[in-house]
Amino acid sequence: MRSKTGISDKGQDKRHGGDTPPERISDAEYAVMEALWLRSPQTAAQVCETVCAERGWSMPTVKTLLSRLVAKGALDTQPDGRRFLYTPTLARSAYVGGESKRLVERLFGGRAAPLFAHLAENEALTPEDISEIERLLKELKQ
Amino acid sequence: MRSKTGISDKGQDKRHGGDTPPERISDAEYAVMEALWLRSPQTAAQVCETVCAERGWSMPTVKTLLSRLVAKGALDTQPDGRRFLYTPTLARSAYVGGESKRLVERLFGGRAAPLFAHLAENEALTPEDISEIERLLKELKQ
DNA sequence: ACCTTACGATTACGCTTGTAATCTGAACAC
DNA sequence: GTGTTCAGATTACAAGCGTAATCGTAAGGT
Repeated sequence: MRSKTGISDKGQDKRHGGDTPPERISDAEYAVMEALWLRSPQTAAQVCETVCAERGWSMPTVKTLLSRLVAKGALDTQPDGRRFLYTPTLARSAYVGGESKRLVERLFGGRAAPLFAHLAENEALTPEDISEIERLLKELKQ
Repeated sequence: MRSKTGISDKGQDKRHGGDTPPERISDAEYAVMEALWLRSPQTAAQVCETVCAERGWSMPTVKTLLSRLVAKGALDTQPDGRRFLYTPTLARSAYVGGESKRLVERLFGGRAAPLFAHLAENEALTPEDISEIERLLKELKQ
């Protein structure tokens, strides 16, 4: 019947138009997104080439994840012959931004400074990080 | 029989002695930890006073979460009459550090600078954050 | 016209999470 | 002593996740 994921199925759009909580993306799903953020569109097989090796997954697993991501509205599909090409709908920067914000809010009361302090205390900052951040700060200030 | 959580039960210790992945703490569980990080030890009822209101939970829910946290080794109990006093085993800073590191690794290739850049781009930095971070940087450099 | 193959769809299944109701046994009030 | 009460323990159950096998079917080969 080939629907649900690809063509047709223009039923209730499940668009998360702003208030619906943006449908969290799980760890496994994130791996798939990464592959597609690096290059897109890709077929399921291509995605598998990238992730199956590094995570020890099999094709069906990738397929499932792709479907779930489509269902969540994080991926879009376009038919290409008899298969699908998958493209991210959710931009990497949006995702990353959301996750960062979540963390900062949950753990640091929404303030970035304590996060920074924490990273500093834990030697999690390389000298490059430090000078890079300095540079950014300078940029911000003028 | 009163075990599993409290006294006795010195069976296979389930200590995550370094290699076992530190047993993630879920969102709901985190709320309970927060209450105990603010003040400890506390009884289940006391914890509920704090969290039941703000999350709309009932006592049984809190009990479950407490048990799970004990099972995960994030909380410790000491008997007090016929009830238990709960105390965090996992320090807040350790948890926060772990989570921050996880995020930075997953999303920013382990480098803190891109995270910072991201926060900057998204106006997620208040002026106070900025000057605070400047101060910290100065401290780090000398 | 068939047969194989390579897709996506459907179904599966055990584990964790969120949320809670029920059970059991000890403590305290008489 | 006996009944009520209030702990923690046990059980429940639906949703989400990780991981996958299987099904139905359209494309392509021959």
